[in-house]
This record gives sequence, C-alpha cells and structure tokens, in this order.
Amino acid sequence: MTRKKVKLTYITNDAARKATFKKRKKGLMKKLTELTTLCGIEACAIIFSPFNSQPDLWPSVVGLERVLAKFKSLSEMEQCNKMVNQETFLRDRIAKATDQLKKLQRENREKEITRLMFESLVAGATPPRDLNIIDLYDLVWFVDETMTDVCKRIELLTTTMTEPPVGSAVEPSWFMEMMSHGAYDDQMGFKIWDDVIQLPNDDNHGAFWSNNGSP
Amino acid sequence: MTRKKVKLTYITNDAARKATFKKRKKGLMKKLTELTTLCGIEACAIIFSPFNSQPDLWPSVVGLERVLAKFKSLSEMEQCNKMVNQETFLRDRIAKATDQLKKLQRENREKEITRLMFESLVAGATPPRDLNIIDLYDLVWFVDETMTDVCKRIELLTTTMTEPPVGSAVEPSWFMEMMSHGAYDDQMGFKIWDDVIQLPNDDNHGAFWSNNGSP
DNA sequence: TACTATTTATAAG
DNA sequence: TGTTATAAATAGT
Repeated sequence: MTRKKVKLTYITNDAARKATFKKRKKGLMKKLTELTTLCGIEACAIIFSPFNSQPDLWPSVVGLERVLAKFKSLSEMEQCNKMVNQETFLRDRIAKATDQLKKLQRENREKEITRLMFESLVAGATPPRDLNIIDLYDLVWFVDETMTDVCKRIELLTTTMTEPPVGSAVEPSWFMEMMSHGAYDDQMGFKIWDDVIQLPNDDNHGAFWSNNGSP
Repeated sequence: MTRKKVKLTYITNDAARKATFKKRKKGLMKKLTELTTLCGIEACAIIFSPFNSQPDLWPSVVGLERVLAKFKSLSEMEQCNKMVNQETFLRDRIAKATDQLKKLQRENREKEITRLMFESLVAGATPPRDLNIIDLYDLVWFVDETMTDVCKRIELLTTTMTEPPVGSAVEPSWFMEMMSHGAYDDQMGFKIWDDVIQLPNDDNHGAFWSNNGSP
C-alpha cells in the first residue's frame, strides 16, 4: 500500500482490481516461499479468481498433493482445531486497532491542549469561546506543567550563566516545535485509524468507532 | 526483513526460527485476507509446522471446504494448469536478479572509474599500478568526458560572469559528491545481490554468479 | 512495463 | 511483549 493508504474494501474498478490481484498474488507467493524456506515447513495455497480459469496453486503438484493428503488424513476435529476463522482474526485486529486508537487519542489530546494554550496566550490568536470544564481543567494542568518547565529553565540559565546547547534535555520538546512551526499551522488534526475491513459502499462506516470520535 | 537483510535460507536457530515463523505466518494470513477482500476472490492456505500439532488454516472451515471442493472438481490437467512450480518461480526471480545485477555492475563500474580518476589526479593519493588495458581505456574515456564537462562549466562561468546556483544542471552530479565525501572514503564497494534462495551451509555459495563477480 | 513515494512487514534488540 | 531501524511490498503513475 503506497502513494496512498488503501481502504481494505473490494476494488470496484475492474482494471485496478486485476492489477492489484496480479501484484499481490505474486507478493503472496513470494512470502509463502520465504516462509517455507526460512522455517523448513510445508504449506500450500490455492487461489481461485475470475482472472484465471484455473486456480493458481502453490507449490508444485507434488508439494500440494502431499500437504492436502496430510490435511485430509486428520480427523475432522483436528482439521478444525487451528482453523483461523475470520472472526478470531478480525477480533484480534480490532483489539490492536483500538489500542492504537487510544494511544493516538492521548497524543492528540496533548496536542490539542498545547494549541489551546498558545491560542489563549499569543497576541492575535483567537481562543475558542465556551470551553467546557474538562478542557479548562486540562488547560490549567498543562499551563502549570509548562510554567514549571519555564521556571526550571530560567533558574538553570540564571545559575550557570551559560547558554546550554539548543535542544538540551531541559527544553520541553514541544517548545522549539511550536516556535518553529508557529502555533497556527494545521499539524494537529486527528489522525484517523481507518484500515479496518469494510463492506463496499458501507453507509454505516465509522459507527463502530463513534464512541471514540471527537466530541 | 530488517535491521539486516536476511539470507533466504533455513534458520538453524530453533528459537529464531519459531519467532520468524509466527511473525511471518501472521503476515501471510493478513496478506491473504487483503487479497481476497480487495479483489473479491476465493482462496485458501494450509500450513503444517512442527510448532503446531494441527495445521494452520485459512480461512474458516466453510471457506476452506468450498475452495478445496472447487479444486477437486477440476480435472487433473486443469488442476495442474496454473500450478506455479518452484522452477518457474525461481527462474523468474533469477532473471530479475540478473537484470538488477547488470544494472548495479554498470553503476559500480562508473564509480570505480571515477575513483580511479581521482586517485590518479589528486596529490597524496596512491593510484593502483599495473592497470589493465580495459581500465585504461575506460579511464581515458571518462577523463575526456570530465574534461568536456569542466570546459563547458568554465565557458559558462566566463560568458555569464555570474555564479549559477550550486547544484545547477551543468554541474556533473558526481562532482559535488566527490568533493564533499572526499575521494578516499569507502562509499564505492560493490553492492552484492545475495538474496537468491540458498541451501543451508551451502559451501558452493556464489558459484552460480561466478561469471559476474569482480575480476 | 517500470518507477518511486509511501506504506507495510519484520529482524534485532 | 513492544519498539525501532531497515528492508520489502505496492498504489498510482
């Protein structure tokens, strides 16, 4: 996925779908080759598609036959035992995605409050009206933190009378960033976590995450 | 593959092999999910390994059954038709690798000659003795090319009496590179193309490419 | 088909 | 297990 992060949903454009199919089938086969070679295991894959009248198979006839025979020799329960059903797979991915989402939300919250602080402090900025109580408390907390940092910095400079190198550990990391980017650019939009599997033309897109969205 | 480019050969260390197996199996399953979703096709995979007593399967029981049934309903010839045998697969990869190798050899040759020229020109450098006729001819050709570039550059500067911006199109690209890195650093070693599938402990490693190696 | 900017996979730690 | 630096895959052209 590149040049653009691709939505994990059926590609409706025929030519694009075929191109993607060819590239990704090739990539998949390569991965399977690597897996079997690196780990010394046996595996097979069968891929049916409208692009080929016959299925694409991996590996050679002999290898495929052997793996299939081995599989069919197992009892039904044994066969199902390690089956990765799509539910398990998706459940796992959703859990990961949720964790990642929380992490990003924390980061974004920090950035929001930082921006809010600057908009409230800097001449010419237009701080939002009607801040809710939560924002106000967070803002107070953050201003206190920042003041503490600034005081430490002043004290250090006063005590040593020497200019420490730029970017020293005492400098809060956001400070230089703010100063160099300006407080008003748009670096702080929410990151969106949107690669969960979707149905095509899913009108209900995003409902799952509604409890995590911005207020 | 990262932190280090990995040799495509059986991993002898048990723990490392198991770790790699787990990661790559997961990656493979993800790719298979993406392929089927994006392209709207049916596919299945079966993976036997000593790490699990039962095979890892994809996708769910129903999906696997359906794909297998579809496969078995084909005649034997149809079954084999699109079979990717390892030979075809490897032949293709080797062809690609050979092309890439030639490209890199051309680039390396150019760098070699550039280095040779500087070693022969710059005070304090130690040009190699006993150059063969081919190197000498290439060197002559390259010095001529370079002289032409330099003359053009001089002419341009003389004519316009204005300093063009650094990195202008007239500046040969290698020039600034040379000047900034120095002629003696080790940026010019041959790039090695070494990810072709190998047997473990292959004492004959590289024999296939011997006709392409450095003299 | 090949390129390349970008995302994704993953070897090491 | 989670992180990070790097290699590999690949979307769009």
